[in-house]
Amino acid sequence: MSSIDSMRNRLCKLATSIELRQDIFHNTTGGGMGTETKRTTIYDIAALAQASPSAVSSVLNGSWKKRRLSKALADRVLRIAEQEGYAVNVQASLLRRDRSHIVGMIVPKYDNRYFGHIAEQFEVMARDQNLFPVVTCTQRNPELEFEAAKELVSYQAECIILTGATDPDRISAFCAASGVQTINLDLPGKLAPSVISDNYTAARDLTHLILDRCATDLKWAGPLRFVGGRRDDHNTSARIAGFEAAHADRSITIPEGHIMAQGYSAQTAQSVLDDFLPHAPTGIFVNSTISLEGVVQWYASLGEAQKWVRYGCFDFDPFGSFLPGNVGMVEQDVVGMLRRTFELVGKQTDATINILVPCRLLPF
Amino acid sequence: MSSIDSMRNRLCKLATSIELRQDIFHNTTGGGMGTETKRTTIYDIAALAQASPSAVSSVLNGSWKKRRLSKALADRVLRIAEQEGYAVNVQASLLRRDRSHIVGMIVPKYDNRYFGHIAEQFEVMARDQNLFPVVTCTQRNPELEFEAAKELVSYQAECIILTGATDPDRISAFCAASGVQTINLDLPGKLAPSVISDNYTAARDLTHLILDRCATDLKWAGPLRFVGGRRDDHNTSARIAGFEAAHADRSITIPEGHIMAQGYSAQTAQSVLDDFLPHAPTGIFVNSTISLEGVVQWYASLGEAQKWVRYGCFDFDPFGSFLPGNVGMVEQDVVGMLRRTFELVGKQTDATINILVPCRLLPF
DNA sequence: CTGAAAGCGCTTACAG
DNA sequence: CTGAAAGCGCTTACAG
Repeated sequence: MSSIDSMRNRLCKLATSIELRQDIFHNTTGGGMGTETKRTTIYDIAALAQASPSAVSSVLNGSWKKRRLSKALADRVLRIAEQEGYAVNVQASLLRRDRSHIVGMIVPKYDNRYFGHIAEQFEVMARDQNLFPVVTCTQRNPELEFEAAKELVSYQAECIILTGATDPDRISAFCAASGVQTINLDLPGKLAPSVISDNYTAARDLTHLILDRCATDLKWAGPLRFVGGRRDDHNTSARIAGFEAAHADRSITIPEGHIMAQGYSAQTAQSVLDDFLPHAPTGIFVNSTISLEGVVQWYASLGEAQKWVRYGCFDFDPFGSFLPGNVGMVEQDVVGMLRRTFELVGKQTDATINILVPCRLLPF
Repeated sequence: MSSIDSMRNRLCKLATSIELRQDIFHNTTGGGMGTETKRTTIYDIAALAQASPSAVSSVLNGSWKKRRLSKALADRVLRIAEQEGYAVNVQASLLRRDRSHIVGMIVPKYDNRYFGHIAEQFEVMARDQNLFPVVTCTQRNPELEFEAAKELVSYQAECIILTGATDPDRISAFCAASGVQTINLDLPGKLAPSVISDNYTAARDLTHLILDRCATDLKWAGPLRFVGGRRDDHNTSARIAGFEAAHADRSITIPEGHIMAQGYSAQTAQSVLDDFLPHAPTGIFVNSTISLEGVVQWYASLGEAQKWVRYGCFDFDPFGSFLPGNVGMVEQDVVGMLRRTFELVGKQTDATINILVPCRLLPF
């Protein structure tokens, strides 16, 4: 202990009343936000409990039994800590400990059923394993993603889950250099293991479902149109492959212009369809709920022609089953994906690991 | 600098090649997750750049101009830091600095349009102000809320936004003792300023909208039913007051059983209506999108009787306008609420401050 | 203008 | 069984 620390202790011992002690140490400081009271430290509690800072630290971090401190001491310290509203200083504690137990996650959006669910379940499951989750939302912005990952490394995160990251490999490379594990979720990467939905199979199943409904309801055999997403996006291209495979299963040829993967916004989906007023049966594979908003907007504008249209959507929304014309949706298995992800956390992993998690097809 | 530190420095100076230096300091340690490389520190960079740790620190934290270090030195240090993949140790840095710039938020859910949007905008707006946002999702669980707030205090958060907290006052009291500011968002509290939606006015407006539509579409003048939420919940009770006021505006008496605020789940909303098959005009004020799911489920089961029903919902969902029978929704002004909230962050605030933010009524 | 030194609040190996 | 002491990786007042 430094000489100032011991002086502090001696002063505390002299200060018999809490009031006096507060006069000495709880002086308000000017910096920071508002009027800031100096936070209670283990030294304050040690003085109050007539114990050493070491003993207080042991009691507060739970190692007191191992160190065979007396129950009486422990109770006393705990009571005083409670009274004083003590909260450990994580910065000081982690600086000294060898593990942070922090698991980070970057996620593109919260304001989205799928990613919102992922972030929420991630926190629940991390806490269940005594890990401390820190999630941050990076708006699909590659620079922000990288900065956020760097910040998580700075916070001594032990593992970072990269959810739907636009440039996961750059982040994985940086993290690896600091000995921080990364795992790709939802979109794969080359430098870390990946856990993703089985987009191909689910898209193939959904395509068959829409084709079946078109056959039943409209007495029509396809081919369907594909709306939403981007061809160069991994998930969209896997879904297009499934879409094509289902057509191939039925020996249906897909004409050139039927794959309309021109972007993710509702606006784009709607404008792609804008001039299209069907006079004959039409089936649409809608890629993502955000594109669905555009398709439904368009559908609502059709009036009588609605009878010619059936569609299904890859991704789930609880109101989906109430949308007229919607024959089914694909729900991704968020909990399943996270379970597989957590199996990898803290393990020696291989960048070639690529786990495909099946989705659920929900016919309406 | 300690004697070991200076020995380190001397060793570094002897270690002319990067490889040799790595042999000395980049030894893999067993602890933590996977194979962990010792992270690069300012001492490593100092040795590599032939500079003092103080100088490296200044360069890395941007204070080098103020300290008038040479541009050449700064460039050299920055280049080496980049090469080595240096990331500052926040724990060490914050332990020494007087401000953390951390702003925390607890939020009940991410998996919800409203709260998801709040969390997302909070992060964006915090970063815009050079604050570091840390959001955590507490599942409407009072114990978890308190633990999460305590953790944020431990992380030296300067301010914590309590969003929809079930027991905000307990948290505010604890935080105040540590000099940490709290602000209530969405639900008010007694011990900290509150920023909440003007539930009363918006509910009154929505009630008038539904009554108007019932008059036009069904030639019927009310009274409406109120479904969802809990009477003892602040927001629900304000909405019920608005609901009642609108009826009073039109001199309509609301019968006893018409206010069915028996809980938030979709299940509850549906079961409350389950045995009700309308044979005459009916209008429903739906409290929250989660209750809306139940109401729409019920509505879908009505068949022919759908023609007797109109409803509107407090809260917004992008698919809401496509739901048959739905005449309009209330959208809460998330950005407006957060803007008012951030105006309070870091300011000396008064617990009696109670800011009401108007909502937008969206008629369909 | 620049670097050595002190110290932030903890934790734990170590000595007694 | 228990406490003094060292040290985690930074930052900055201070001395030169």
